[in-house]
Amino acid sequence: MAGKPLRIATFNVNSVRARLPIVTAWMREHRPDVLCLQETKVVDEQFPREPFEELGYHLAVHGQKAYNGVAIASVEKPREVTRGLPGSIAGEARFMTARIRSVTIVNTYVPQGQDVDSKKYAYKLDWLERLHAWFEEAIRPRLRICWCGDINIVPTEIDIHDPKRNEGHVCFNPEVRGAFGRILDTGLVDVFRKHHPEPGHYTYFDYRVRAATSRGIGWRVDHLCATKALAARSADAWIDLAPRNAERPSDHTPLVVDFEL
Amino acid sequence: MAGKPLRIATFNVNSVRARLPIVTAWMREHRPDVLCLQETKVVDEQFPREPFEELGYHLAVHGQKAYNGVAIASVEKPREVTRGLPGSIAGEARFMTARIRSVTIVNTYVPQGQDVDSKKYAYKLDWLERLHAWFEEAIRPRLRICWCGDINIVPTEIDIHDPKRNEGHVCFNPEVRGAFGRILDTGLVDVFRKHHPEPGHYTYFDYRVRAATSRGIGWRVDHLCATKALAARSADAWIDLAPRNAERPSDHTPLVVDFEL
DNA sequence: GGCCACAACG
DNA sequence: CGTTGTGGCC
Repeated sequence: MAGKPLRIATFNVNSVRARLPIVTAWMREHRPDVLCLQETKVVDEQFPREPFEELGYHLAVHGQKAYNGVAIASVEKPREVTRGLPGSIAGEARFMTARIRSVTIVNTYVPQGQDVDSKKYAYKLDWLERLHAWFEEAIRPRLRICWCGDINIVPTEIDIHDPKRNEGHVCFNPEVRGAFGRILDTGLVDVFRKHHPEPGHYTYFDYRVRAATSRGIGWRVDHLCATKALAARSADAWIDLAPRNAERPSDHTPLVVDFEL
Repeated sequence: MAGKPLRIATFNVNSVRARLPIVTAWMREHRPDVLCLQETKVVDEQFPREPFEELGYHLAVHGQKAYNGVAIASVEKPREVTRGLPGSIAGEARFMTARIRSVTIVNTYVPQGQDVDSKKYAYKLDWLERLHAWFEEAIRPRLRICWCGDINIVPTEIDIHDPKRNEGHVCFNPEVRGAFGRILDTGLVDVFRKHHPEPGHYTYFDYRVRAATSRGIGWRVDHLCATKALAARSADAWIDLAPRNAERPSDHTPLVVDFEL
C-alpha cells in the first residue's frame, strides 16, 4: 500500500453536549481525518462548534431537538454536503453525506425500531428500503463511498453476545439482517469484518446491563462499509473500548478504519 | 466562659444528594456537633446515610419526595426525636426536633410563601402561627431551646441588600417580620444578630442573580435563635461563605454558632 | 441507565 | 439558575 493515510471513525455519542470531554479527548488522541457522530441531540445553532474547531476540524452538522442528529467533523473541509434521506419524516436528522478528499461519506443513524410490531419498526424497514434505493442510485463500480454510523443492525450471530436470546429483536432478525445484506449487495463491504473474522467484537453496550463491557455483553451495530474499490484500500479496522472507562460514557464506542489511499 | 464547647450549624442544602460532596467536606473541616439540614429533598429510605456515618455522625431524618425535607446530624446520638409541626399538611417535612446533650434542637424549613396573594402565603402565615403556638407551649424560662433553619424571613432592613426594592416580599414585609418578632418574644434571641450588629450579612443568594455573593446581593433568612439561658452561652456566630465557591453550590450557605455550655 | 424535554418551585 | 419529578426514547 503506502498511499496517503485516511482515518475515518464513527461514534454514536448519545448527546454531543453531554459527551463533549470524551469526544474531544478521543479526537486529540487519535486524530481521525473524519469523525462521523450520531445522536448529537442538539439543534444546529446550539452545536458546540468551538471545541471541534479549536482542534482543527471543520464541522458539517444536521441536528434536531432532543433526538437523533448527525454530524461530520473533518480535518479537510467537507464539500457537497447533503442532509436528509428522501422520504423521511420532516425534520428528522438521521442522514447526511459529505465529500471529503476523494471519499463520499454517508453518515447514518438508522431508526432503532423499538418493537417488531410497532409503527417505528415498520418505519425502520421503510427507512432501510429508501437507503437501499439511495445506494442503488449512488453506487458506481469505482466510486469511493463510505457508509458508516449507528446502523442498528447486528449483521450475524457472531456480532452479538447472545444470539439465541435476541433472535427476533428489532436489531437482529432475518428481516433487518436481510435489509442490511441487500444494501451491502449494492456493492459495499463490511470493513470491520474484513479485518476481524473472529466473533465477540461489539460497539454497543446497554446502559441497563451492569459492567457490560468487562462481561462482554454487547452488540455490533455500528459499522463502516465501503465500496469495493475503497474497501480494498483499508489497512486496519478497530473498535476502541477505551472511552467506556471514562466518567460518563456513551452506550456506544468508536469504530475506526484506517485507509491508505 | 470556658464551658464545654457545642457547635451548632444550619444549612439549607437544596438537595442533600446533589450537595453531598459540599456538605461532607464542610463537616470534615468544621466538625459541628450538630448540623441541621433543610431542603434535603429525599425520602428517608434514600437519604445518603453512609457518608455522614463515616464521618462519625448520627442522623435523624424527616424527608419527603422532591420537596422540603429536614435532617439533623449530630456527634452525640439524638434523643426524643419528633417530626412534623401539628396542623401541617400531611407528609410535609418542614419541622423536626431532637434533644442533643442538654439542648432541644428545633429544625425548621418555613414555607417560602411564593406570592403575597397566594394560598401558599396564607399557609406560611398559618404555619408561623402554629410554630408560635408550639414555642408558647414549649418554652420555659431556663430551658435550652435552639430554633434554627431556613426561616424564610428577613428580620430587619439591615438583613437584605435592597430593602426598598423588596418591601412587601413574602420574606420581607411587616406581616412576616411581625410573626418572627412574636416568636422571638416567647423568649428567644437571634444569636447571629447578638454577635453581629452590623448590616450586610447574608445566608441566601438567588441563583438567578449573577455573581450574587461577590456583589453582596443576598438575604439573611437562615437563623439560629436560642432561649435566653442558652443564648447567654453563645461565644460566637458566623456565616460561612466558603461553600459558595464550590463547584455547584446551594443557594444558601451555612450559619454556625459556637456555644460554651 | 442515561439522555432529553417539560413543568413546578424558589 | 438549578433542583426534582414525569415521560419518551433507546
